Amino acid sequence: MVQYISPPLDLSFAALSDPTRRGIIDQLGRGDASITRLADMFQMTLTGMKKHIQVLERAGLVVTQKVGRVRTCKLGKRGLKAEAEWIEAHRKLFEARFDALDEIISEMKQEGSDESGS
Amino acid sequence: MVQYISPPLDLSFAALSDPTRRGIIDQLGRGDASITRLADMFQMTLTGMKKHIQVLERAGLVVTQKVGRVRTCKLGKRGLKAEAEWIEAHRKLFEARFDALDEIISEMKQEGSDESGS
DNA sequence: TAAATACTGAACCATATGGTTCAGTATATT
DNA sequence: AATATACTGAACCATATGGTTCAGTATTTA
Repeated sequence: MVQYISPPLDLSFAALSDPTRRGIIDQLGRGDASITRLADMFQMTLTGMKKHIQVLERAGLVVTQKVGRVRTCKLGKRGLKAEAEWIEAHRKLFEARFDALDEIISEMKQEGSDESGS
Repeated sequence: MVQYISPPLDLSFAALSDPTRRGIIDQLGRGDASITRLADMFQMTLTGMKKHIQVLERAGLVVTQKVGRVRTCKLGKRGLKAEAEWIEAHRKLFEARFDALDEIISEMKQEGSDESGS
């Protein structure tokens, strides 16, 4: 049986699957921000934004630090190296598939068969 | 020219957030496979595997074709270009943040403050 | 024609997600 | 001291996810 374990990628890809969270990363790339400021920018309750930040923190994409009553968020040191590596390694597989001869053959066979399923 | 509408990053990052689905992509990189074969490899029911394939299909990462009673799965033409581009563009933001001077300053300030929250 | 194979669909389950409100606590500010 | 600000936590809600079983349908194969 083929098993693939890589919890960090689970968490970071899941974190990146939400447009608000990608927006937060975008924003933090332009400068650190408090949770309140981010909540205002994304028109969301403080509590809602806090949850997004927690997801990003668990994924290691964002780190926070509370000073006084303000929690400041910034991009995490971890970066997106592991994600970039996975994607790049697998892009090659995608490309390799389409250089293969059987690709052309299977394209030819497609006529008359159920291409898209139910 | 054929145009491929790249489904939003939401779908592909969500698809990639599951280790089984990353494994399926890995496997399809080594050759096309039926749903039954994948279900066997990943020790899962046919129905369970079918759902994973549907998620990958909606994200455009896998295409399937049914011939006779067998549905064959292969890597989609779309590839991982959009995802790679997003990641690469944002890696730069992460790196830029850590070149900044305020990074060093904030690291120094961290002593004695609530680093990790609740 | 009968039986095996490969998939499909519906229903169910436990847990997670993305959001909210409401009620706190801790920290400034006046 | 009183008020305002910034966050925290619990509870709730609707929907999605990752899996299952069970009951089909369609297509080989014997």
